[in-house]
Amino acid sequence: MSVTIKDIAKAVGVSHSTVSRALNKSSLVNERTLARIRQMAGEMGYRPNVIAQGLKRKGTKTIALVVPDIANPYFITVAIGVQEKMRAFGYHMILANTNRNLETESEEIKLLCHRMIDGLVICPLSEASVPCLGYLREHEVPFVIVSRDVKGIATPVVLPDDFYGAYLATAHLADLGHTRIAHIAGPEKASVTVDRIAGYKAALSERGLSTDGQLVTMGPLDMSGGYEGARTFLERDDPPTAIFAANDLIAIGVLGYARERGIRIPEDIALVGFDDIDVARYLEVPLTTVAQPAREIGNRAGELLYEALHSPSETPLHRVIMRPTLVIRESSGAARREVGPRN
Amino acid sequence: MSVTIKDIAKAVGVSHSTVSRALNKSSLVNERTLARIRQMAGEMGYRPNVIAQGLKRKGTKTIALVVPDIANPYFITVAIGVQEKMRAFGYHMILANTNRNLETESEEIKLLCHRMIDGLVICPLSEASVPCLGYLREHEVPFVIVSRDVKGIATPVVLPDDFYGAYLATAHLADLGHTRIAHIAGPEKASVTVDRIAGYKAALSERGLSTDGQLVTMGPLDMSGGYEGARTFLERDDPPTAIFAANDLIAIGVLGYARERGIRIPEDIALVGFDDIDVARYLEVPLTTVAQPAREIGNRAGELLYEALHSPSETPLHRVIMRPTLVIRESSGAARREVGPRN
DNA sequence: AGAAATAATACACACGTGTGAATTTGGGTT
DNA sequence: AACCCAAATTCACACGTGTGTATTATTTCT
Repeated sequence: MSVTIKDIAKAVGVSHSTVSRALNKSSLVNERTLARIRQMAGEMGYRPNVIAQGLKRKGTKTIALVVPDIANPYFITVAIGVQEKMRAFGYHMILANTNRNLETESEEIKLLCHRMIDGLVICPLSEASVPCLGYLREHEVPFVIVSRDVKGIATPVVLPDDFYGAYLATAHLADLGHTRIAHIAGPEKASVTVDRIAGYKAALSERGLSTDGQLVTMGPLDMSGGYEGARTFLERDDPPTAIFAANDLIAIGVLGYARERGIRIPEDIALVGFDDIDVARYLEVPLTTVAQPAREIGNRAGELLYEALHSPSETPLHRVIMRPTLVIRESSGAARREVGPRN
Repeated sequence: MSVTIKDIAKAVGVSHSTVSRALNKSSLVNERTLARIRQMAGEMGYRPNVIAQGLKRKGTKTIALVVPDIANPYFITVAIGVQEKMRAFGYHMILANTNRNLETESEEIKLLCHRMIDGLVICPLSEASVPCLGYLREHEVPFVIVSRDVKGIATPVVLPDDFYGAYLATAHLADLGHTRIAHIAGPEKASVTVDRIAGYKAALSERGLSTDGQLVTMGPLDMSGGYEGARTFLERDDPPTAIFAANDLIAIGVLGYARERGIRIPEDIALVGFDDIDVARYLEVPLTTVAQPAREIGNRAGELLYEALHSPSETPLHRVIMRPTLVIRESSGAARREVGPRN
């Protein structure tokens, strides 16, 4: 087993409380014994048991990141952002997956609550997650919300401007001359879905284009969602000429469907994604996409959580909105405006 | 705060030890009070504090996964595999990143040791990680090694047959008529590098091809490694006609370099990767690659760790070798032998 | 030098839970 | 009714650490 302060106490010949003090607020302990204790601690390779400390200090230097789908590169990038920040602060990060399932989300949050995590960063599934978040509140676990907007919960939030991003993507397609622009959206009720649909429709109506509900489908934010969405649209008699996918995985699903059916992109169908995941530029057809700074979102979320963990009670309710940018590659059929391997 | 057994004890009017027993081995407590306690616990929404339990029980229902690079989709897939298994067993998973840095790895392991994790799954950097693993041993933290082979450490291991996989890849290229086949390998001294180079050379010499050291470079297992490796080879006067990349990220880096320089794949250079990450089939040039069952590797590692956590002392030293398969797509210039969106 | 002030250390309890041993309660037997 | 045994419950301590308070050792002042 590990050496404890008791072991050190025995070795030096003092009580464990003196050792404890020597290793923390040194003020109350004699210069000489302090030195002896510190040295002995070093020699014996003592490291405090963070968990035991946690019992007293009410904090285990552990936070959790709860996301709907860890297989999604976007969330992985956010995770990297959170992780690198929290690591710098001396925290460890538990990675939890809700699998896009409300029950799993609820259960996971409860489990996490009772393992004395100090706080968490969460991407909630939808408004329906509010009770879970309330549970966190009751148990006084600080949390920061990322990438989703949830009404009625007063807590820091870091998210992209989904409306604006969707507007950019749709406007880009419209400006290329497309008039029948479809949108493969995410799961119903999630803010990411609502806001991106709103941005999409705003761009359309601004240009006098129909915002026909027929041109929007909803489904999971993964490849299967894109594959199914593409089938829905492209099997119709009057298929759209352009698709705005709610994220890059959906766009990849569209690519897969298109390849199967011999549909060319961008010649037959123009395609725009969202997120700009790492591989977007290396795809079969380099993907025009709305880039959101996932890593920075993670960073900021980490910082805000750290603040919340260290402010006694009332911390300003930050609401960080990150502005996305449009990265034009080939899938939209426009002239390439970005080249190079990385950056 | 959360309700504790003391709260329940007060509410029911018994001592906290009775409550504790009622919620665990019910045998010693009266039928009626047991029922009352259980009900009250339910009403009050009691959940045991896993951390406090950990102090006594020596176990926090937490494990860690330590990998060199969380940005690598391969490790993410392994992580998903470990996570889904451990979650089923009621464990949480801390995700730690060593950033391919020996010091970070060492520091991280020490930190983790002292937060009472029950065990860990680790992909060590190289033989140089042995001291760290010894540290785990001393502190009696069970661990399972994945995706790397380390000599002199008696612990369960789950890894792909790197030799065989590399052999498959190289043989495939050779059988397509290539005689100058280069290999962009991983970091020096890692088993993954050594074994794949060995498999590569075995395939070459079996066919009477030169195993000229000039055709092997080593570097990081990421896109930058591929980009640099490609430059090294393709700037030469006598460039190879085929490249076997030690993983898919490297292959993507090669794709990036090739695109920049107008080099066509597979016409000018045939390319084979390793791992078969999710996006490999959707790349600019669908990637011929050696598929390893990353998720299953994670699953098996999780199972072995669970065994190790629950066997008093001597558990058989499993050594699970997963056999990889070659997935032929377009980047190697061979006839396509696999199609479809997923599976 | 003796009392008072101060410095240094030990004691005891706490955090939330688990558990062996002691104690109380209840039921049955004589 | 006295007794015994078993069942049920409480006591007391443990895990590793932190901290208020009591205690002891040392210095300072008169």
